Parts: sequence; structure tokens; C-alpha cells
Amino acid sequence: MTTIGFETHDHHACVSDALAKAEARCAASDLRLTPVRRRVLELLLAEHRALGAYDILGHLSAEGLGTQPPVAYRALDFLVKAGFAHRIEALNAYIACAHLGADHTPAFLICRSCRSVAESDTAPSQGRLGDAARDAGFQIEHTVIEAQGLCPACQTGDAA
Amino acid sequence: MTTIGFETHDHHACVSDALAKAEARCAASDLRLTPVRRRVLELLLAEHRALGAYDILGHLSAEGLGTQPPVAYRALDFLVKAGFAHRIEALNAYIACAHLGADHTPAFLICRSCRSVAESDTAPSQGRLGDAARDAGFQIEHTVIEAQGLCPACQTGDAA
DNA sequence: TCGGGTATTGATATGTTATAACATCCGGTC
DNA sequence: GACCGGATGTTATAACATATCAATACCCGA
Ligand SMILES: [Zn+2]
Ligand SMILES: [Zn+2]
Ligand SMILES: [Zn+2]
Ligand SMILES: [Zn+2]
Repeated sequence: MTTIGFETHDHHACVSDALAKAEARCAASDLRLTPVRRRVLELLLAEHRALGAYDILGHLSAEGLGTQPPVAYRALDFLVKAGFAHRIEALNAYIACAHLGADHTPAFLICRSCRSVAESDTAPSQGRLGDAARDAGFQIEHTVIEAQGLCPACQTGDAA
Repeated sequence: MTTIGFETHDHHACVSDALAKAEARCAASDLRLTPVRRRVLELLLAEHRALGAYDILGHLSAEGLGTQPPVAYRALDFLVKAGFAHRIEALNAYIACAHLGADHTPAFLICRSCRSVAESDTAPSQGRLGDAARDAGFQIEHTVIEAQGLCPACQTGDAA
């Protein structure tokens, strides 16, 4: 299990690596990483934090890449469908995938204070949830696993 | 592990039992199950389905109990805080708790076709998520565990 | 029963997130 | 060049949620 987000790391490499992987994947899968889509991915990659669609739109608009909500939502939809980003349901926000390329079932650790998000790659079977689904005859297509609390940095300051 | 929602059951008893438990809990904890709050709980209990705040508001308004959004949101906040209802993050919607009285960490099985929701009382599902949090030094306060897919009934019809 | 604090409700306005609908452009193909 | 499909531009609106302040109900002790 790998958790990415709170550790200090070579983030510049982290970003360029993710962009390179996204480009390779697009080339291989006949997807188009257009300027707006690429820029939105860069914005999401800039920090390991969740950004709202309208945060994104603010940046795009400042850069002359589009001013209306569909611009941001289309790009985000593309990135999420392509697996380059994830939606954080508990925040109605979006974050770049930290395990680009790997087929995974993400779980998130979300700091309520600084809004940073760590992506943990949990086991796919979802232990007990999978059992419950099987018992109930429920066919799982997608799971949302999000834990909210305080990240290591914010615990020391103990931001209420 | 108990999953409630898809099985056929004595739903009339299910509802009155839940209302009785809620009343008992309010009496014991100095909480007030006012008319609007009680009615909203009844509406949520009516089916094992998630209802949006504005669905609720529609009913309330038809019954002369209030017409403005805060009426619904206040009642829902009360019910959620009291543990009588849960918020489904993936739907921005609300559902009555199926394990009233028990201290539990709910997990939900959400049918994308009929919007019915089963509440499974998993073990503090922090199996692997808890491990990841511990490794990262993250202090979990609340978890969201929601699986989306098709319920048994909707698989047969295979609603796309 | 009177006051005073607290919880609740009423009412208005606004903020935030997301999509529908339709026109237009642009690159590749025949 | 005509066509097609994906991507964008543009307008409007739907859906979800909260801030704020005034008014009222409730409880409790003086
Ligand atoms: Zn990084
Ligand atoms: Zn933090
Ligand atoms: Zn029932
Ligand atoms: Zn169903």
C-alpha cells in the first residue's frame, strides 16, 4: 500500500513524471490532451490538494483559456474518465491521480484543515464492503472511500 | 455485519421502530424531535432510498411545514448530528439510518438505477484505510464509504 | 409570574456546484 | 470540397447549500 501526499518528496519530478505518463497514455489510447485539459491537469498536480471546479475555472479564466463553467467541467470530466484525476465526493472537488498508470481503487485521506489529500492505493476487493455486497447480491461498479481528519502537519498546530 | 435495504422486510415495523427509537433517544438526550424534524425523519424512513434536500423541501412545502431551503437543511442537520440520518456524499442526498441506536461506521451500497441505498454496518472499515492512515500519521475523524452499482432488482432488468 | 438565556423557526438573500442546450470550429477522410 | 466527429464557445438554468437577522417558543431560576 502506497500513500502519496503528506510525505516530502521531489515534487517537481512528481509533476513532470505524471504529465509524461498522461501524455504517453493519451498517445497510446487515442485520447487528446488538449491545451485546456493539459493545463487543468497541471493545476491539479501543482499541489497535493483538492481544487474545486470554480477554482480551476478561475485560473483558466486568468490565463485566457476559458471563462464559463463547462470549460472546467469538460476538462475535469475528461481527466477523471481517463484516470488522470479523481473526484473527491466529500469536498465536491478534484485532485490529480497519484498512481497514474496503475489500475487501482483509490482511497483518500483528506485534511479538513489544509485541504491536502493523500491518495492511498488500497486493496481492490474492499474486504468487508465486498463481502456485504456479495451477501446482498449487489454488483459494485465504483467505490468511494474517503477519510477526513487532520494531516500530520495540521495536528501539531491543532487547527480546530 | 448487517445490511439493510434490499431485503424484503416488514417495513411498517421498520419505520415505527425507528421512530420509537428516535423519540426515546431524544427524550434521553435532551434533544427535541420537533414536528418538522419528525416529519423529515418519516419522509426519509418511508423508503430505503436517498432523498435530496429539495425533495424533502417539496414534501414539507406541500404540507405547510415550510417553504425555504433552510427549513429542510436545518432538519437534516439535526437528524444527521443526532445520528438518525446519514448524508450520502456521492449523491448529495440523505437517508434514514438503518441501525438507529447502534454506534456504527456506516457503509452504503447505492443503486445507480433506482437510487435505493442499503446501509451495511461494517467493522470500522479502517482495515487497510486505518493502516494507511497510521503509516501516514493521519488522524481520522470521519470516514465515507460508498459503493455504487446495481442492486439485485435492477440487475435483472439491467437498466443501463 | 416575571425576566433572561437558549433553541428553534421565519424570512430574505446569496453563494456554490453542476448541467442542458445549441452553435461553431477544426482536423482528418473520402 | 463535403462530411463527420470530437472539441469549444456561449447562454442560460438547474441543483445544492449557507449567511444573516428578526421573531418566537421553551426552559429555568428569581
Ligand atoms: Zn508530488
Ligand atoms: Zn492539513
Ligand atoms: Zn424498512
Ligand atoms: Zn436498483
